[in-house]
Amino acid sequence: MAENSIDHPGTTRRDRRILRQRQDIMDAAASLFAANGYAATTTKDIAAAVDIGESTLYGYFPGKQEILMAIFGEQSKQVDAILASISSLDDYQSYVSFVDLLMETLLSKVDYTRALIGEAWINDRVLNEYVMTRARILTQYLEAFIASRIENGDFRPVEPRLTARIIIATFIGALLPVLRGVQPPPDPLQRKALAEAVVKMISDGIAVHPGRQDLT
Amino acid sequence: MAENSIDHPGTTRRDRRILRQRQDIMDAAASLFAANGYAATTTKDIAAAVDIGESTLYGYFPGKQEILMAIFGEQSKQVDAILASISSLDDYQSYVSFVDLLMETLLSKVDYTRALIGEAWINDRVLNEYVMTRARILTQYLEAFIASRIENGDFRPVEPRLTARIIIATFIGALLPVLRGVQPPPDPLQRKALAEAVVKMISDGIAVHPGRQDLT
Amino acid sequence: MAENSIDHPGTTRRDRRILRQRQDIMDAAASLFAANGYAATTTKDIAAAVDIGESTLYGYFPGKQEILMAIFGEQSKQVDAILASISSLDDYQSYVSFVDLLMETLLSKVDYTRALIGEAWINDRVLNEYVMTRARILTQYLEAFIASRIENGDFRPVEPRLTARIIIATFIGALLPVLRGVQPPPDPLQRKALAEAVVKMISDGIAVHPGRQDLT
Amino acid sequence: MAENSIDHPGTTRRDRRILRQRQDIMDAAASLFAANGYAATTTKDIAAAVDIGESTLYGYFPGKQEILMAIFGEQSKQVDAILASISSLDDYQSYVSFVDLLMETLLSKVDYTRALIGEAWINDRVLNEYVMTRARILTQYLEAFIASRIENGDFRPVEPRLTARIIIATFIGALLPVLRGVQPPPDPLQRKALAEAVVKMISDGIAVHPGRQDLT
DNA sequence: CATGAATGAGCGTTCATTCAT
DNA sequence: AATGAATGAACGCTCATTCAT
Repeated sequence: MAENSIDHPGTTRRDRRILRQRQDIMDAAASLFAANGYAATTTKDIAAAVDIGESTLYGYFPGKQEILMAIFGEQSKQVDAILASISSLDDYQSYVSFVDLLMETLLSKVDYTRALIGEAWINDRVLNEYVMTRARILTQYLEAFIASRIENGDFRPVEPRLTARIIIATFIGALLPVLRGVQPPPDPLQRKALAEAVVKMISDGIAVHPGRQDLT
Repeated sequence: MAENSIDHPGTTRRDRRILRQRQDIMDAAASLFAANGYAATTTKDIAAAVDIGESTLYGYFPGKQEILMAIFGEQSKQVDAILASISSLDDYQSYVSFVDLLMETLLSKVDYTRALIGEAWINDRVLNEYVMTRARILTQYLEAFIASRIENGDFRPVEPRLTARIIIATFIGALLPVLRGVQPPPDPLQRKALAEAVVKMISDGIAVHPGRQDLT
Repeated sequence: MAENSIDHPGTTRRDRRILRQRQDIMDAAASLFAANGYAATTTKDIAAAVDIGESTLYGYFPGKQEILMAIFGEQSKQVDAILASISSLDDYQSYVSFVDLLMETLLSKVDYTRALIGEAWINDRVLNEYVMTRARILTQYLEAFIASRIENGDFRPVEPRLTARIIIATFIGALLPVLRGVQPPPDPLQRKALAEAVVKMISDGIAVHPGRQDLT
Repeated sequence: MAENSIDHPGTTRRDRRILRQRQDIMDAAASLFAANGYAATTTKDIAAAVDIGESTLYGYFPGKQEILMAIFGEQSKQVDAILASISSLDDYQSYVSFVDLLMETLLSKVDYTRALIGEAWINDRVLNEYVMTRARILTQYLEAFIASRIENGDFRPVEPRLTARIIIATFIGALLPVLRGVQPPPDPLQRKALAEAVVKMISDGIAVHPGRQDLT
């Protein structure tokens, strides 16, 4: 009898069951962390959500803290995979795809992302290790990109640093309502529309006659 | 002997002392809630920060929960005062001033705002009662404003709802790093520059030749 | 009204109540530690023995460990007071008194001593810090004493080091059954007899004709 | 194929393997009980020390408690074998040999003895069943012996009961530092010297002129 | 026979709140 | 009004033991 599955070669059925159980715990925990915050979530809550004994948790994770970190780690791994492709972007469509993919990833595990943001809001180590390091990659890429466009004459001579920040702010701010559950997660089409809107706003603005102070 | 002060007619010195103490407690609590989150802040921490006995807190607030709510209530009062002026905006400068003032208010009591956002992230009642009601006012005003500009032919025919959301997202996203302490609070000049940048980005975009797909 | 008692000048009634409560906790804990061992004694047991809530303990001690250490500290203080007088011993009676006093002290708080010995049996730090340091004082004094007596020609030329050890062993071994509760604590008269027996055995042996191998 | 060994006739190889495994478990457990105490030793610790699964322990012993008891039982069997020879002692050499042999036995399995003493210190059943029954044999023999020597005129008319106690106390007290690990286990020569010292001290005392109050 | 996984009971400790002073 | 003391409830976590494989 084959001990290894095709999907996970080199792993036994037992290994896979343990991994699945770990996933279940992480999913349940992420859901609770997202909804109530890490501090307000008890190990009892988590165990009940997975329908296992409270002490059974400790066979899969050394402690509550480590469940949180495992959640962050997994989510970061996925985000990093996307960020790795940032330097190969070149045309309008690739930018839209990039933003779209980033959104999809962050939203595919809403609970993971929401839990991470919630904890990063009050925990410096988490903020730096999991959020800022990734945000910096984006910021620095955007700054360089904007600067080169300005040099090319494609963009007006705006402050690259400030502008980059605002663009990321727009992106983050647009995701928050969905992560928070105020808005339903967009379906793929809506997501693409949102991604295009963000990219377009960066390149076009919304004014018909740019340069004119048309808010008068 | 004058029992009433000029500032707070109808209040005795005793009333004012109590109010001052309440303020001290709220300030200390807000600082701790902001830094560590509501759940992770203990009444002992708060009492120690105000340098009073732990049980003394209960002479000023019925419980820990109510301190939090008092903080949110006070902060909301100030925001509401600003939102009230929204319908009288008319020219570019007034928009910049409005955004600038809103920023100033939200940042003048960073701890209050940060505590509010942190709690709203996990508490539906707080989100709806203190955040969404105010956000809706802004959104609805913006939607109407954009729609009328489009009708006027000042703006390209964008989706007013989506665009309003993105604008607010930009505003919120720009504040977050400051509230979170990742960036230092801007001095008045920087703040005004930021307000202008936000307003400008909305009206202008950053592309020199809008309509051209200049990210190629 | 006098705030200070005559017994404890400089302490208020409140201070004294706290100290008394601490004593009660230590006494109850020592009794349980002595009877069941430190590890097998629960904070719940201790609280029940003092008839207070389990969490109340933590108003008097930072933790279970610290109760144990307070017990050891107090007992050591008393023993040290006696050991301080060791260098002023000179005649037979003073030796008997010394041994008698040491016994009295170790037995006056049987539980403290029994708890200490029980813990020292498995905890190196406790053994060294609370037992060995004091045992060494006795050993070294005895060694010097025996050596000088040998030089004087009062004692046969025995090994001072080995002999000192055996004497202390005798003393400790004689106390153990009482500490363990196998024998009832001696009344003062019995205690003095025991003290004399120990001292006598050291100086006389029990054989009528020393030097003769009379166990044949 | 021979199913039975010469050493253990009537036992199969399987039986012997089981017995060997039981021994391994007892040895490892005794070592941990001795070092940390019974209560502070976990079944996990024991299993790890024998390098078997935690639940495998339960194939050899019904529970943690029973491992302890098996340890005590085995050690007692060996001590009993020695005590059986007590009535045949007659001359000085035989006494020294007896004390020497008893020491050797108690020290050959230091962990067993240390674990037993540690548990007897807090457990009445263990104290009575495993320690007192054996101590009583020694005490009673000694009492009778001393009484007869006094009658013979070989010993001064001391209290036989008290004297017997002190002698045993000396013996126990001398072993404790070794069992506790404060002193290294003596090699055979040292052990014999110690045995002689104990026997000599009993018969001789250390004073040159017994009867004289030579501590003045 | 050996074991990984599971768990109820219970551990030491914390905390928001109450209460007597 | 202010507070130290007290506490029930709950927390994160450990452990001896059971059980399916």
